[in-house]
Amino acid sequence: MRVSRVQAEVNRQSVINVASQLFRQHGFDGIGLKDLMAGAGLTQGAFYKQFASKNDLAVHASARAMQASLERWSDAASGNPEHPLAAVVAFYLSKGHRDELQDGCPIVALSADAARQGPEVKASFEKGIGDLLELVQSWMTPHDDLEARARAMAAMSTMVGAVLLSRSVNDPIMADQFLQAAADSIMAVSERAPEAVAKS
Amino acid sequence: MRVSRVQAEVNRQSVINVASQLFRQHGFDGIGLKDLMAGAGLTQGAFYKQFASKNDLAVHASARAMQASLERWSDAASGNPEHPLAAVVAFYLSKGHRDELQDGCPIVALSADAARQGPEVKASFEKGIGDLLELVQSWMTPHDDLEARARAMAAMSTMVGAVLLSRSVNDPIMADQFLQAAADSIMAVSERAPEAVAKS
DNA sequence: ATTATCTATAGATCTATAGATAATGC
DNA sequence: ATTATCTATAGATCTATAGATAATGC
Repeated sequence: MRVSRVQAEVNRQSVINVASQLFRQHGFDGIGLKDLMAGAGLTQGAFYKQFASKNDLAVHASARAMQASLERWSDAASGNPEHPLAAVVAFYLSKGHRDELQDGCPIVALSADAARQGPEVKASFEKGIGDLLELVQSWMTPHDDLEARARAMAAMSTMVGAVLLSRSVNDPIMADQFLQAAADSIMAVSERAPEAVAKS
Repeated sequence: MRVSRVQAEVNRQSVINVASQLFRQHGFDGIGLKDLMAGAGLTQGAFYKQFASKNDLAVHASARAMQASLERWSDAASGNPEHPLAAVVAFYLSKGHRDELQDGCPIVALSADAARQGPEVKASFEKGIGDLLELVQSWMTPHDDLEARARAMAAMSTMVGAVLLSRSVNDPIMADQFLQAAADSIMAVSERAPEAVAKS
């Protein structure tokens, strides 16, 4: 029954990965430890040798989801080095991303839940949000300007809000319009203020 | 033990009002029927004479919260008839609104949950979102233009996303910056395109 | 000898229902 | 006679713990 330390660590990472998806799909309160462990092929009894509490798993799963998000933004950006912001906006505000709850942006799926959790979970989100902001800010010139930071924050707010709203309505036309309107708005702002956007 | 039909209706409305607050505070899955009924001074047993299920209450509580939201936006707007958009943006992106979970915007607090619910709850949100959009759109000229609708959608996305992000981090400075950046961005866009904003 | 995982369970809580009660409404 | 609310409970599920087991690691 016992497994090697290496395998135990593999199991732990597997639980965190699965939880990062299942939490996004069902919310922190919408799925129990039994199902989270079953997703990693384990039983509930093994949980507390790996994690101090469900909240502890939420902290790690949130951090993992935010890391994955950062990678997706980086990957999307590298697909269009001429205009990384446009590439990320196109990916983030796509119907595919909106319809992909369990692998989609954890801010949209979980941060309303995170706002109700303790400071540990919020710290995972704050770190991830800060990393994403830094990335977006690097596409605005000058990179370390307060104005660039503010523009990155506003763009991120628009993106997050649009996907959230797009997921909250039944009407597919209205849902798509939120994505389109947000994308148009973000790109219009950056085009209208070319000095603040890196066009390399 | 039995109360009059009038009192029963009062009780029903009281449960809906309390639920609209407690759901926002704890999420749909974060509070049980016992506490929801206790909030209205009733016991759990009375619930199913009033509502078909917890989901049924979520539908009515969501609609009630969205109605209250529309009233707050209207009230804020009427405080500055010269520039209603500025008034609503100032209210919505204030620290007070961000820190007011149980009476704050239900889109921020609950729509991530709503996205996981059935079409009935989403219908409550869609109705409320549509009403808010119509209001914001009325402050953009021409009122029925597709462009005005798109601008209203983008502004709403920015507002919702900013409050959500502001609530998700521990750092109070970063939290406030999201509100400020979003407000500046929305107002800058409307000033930069004066023909699309009612200034009369 | 240690320990990662298992089965089993404690104790609390969840949604929903059943039956009793007492006031309403015909 | 009807019914809104009450107490009580069924049956499921939740988080967390206890003790058994079997493989690891010294």
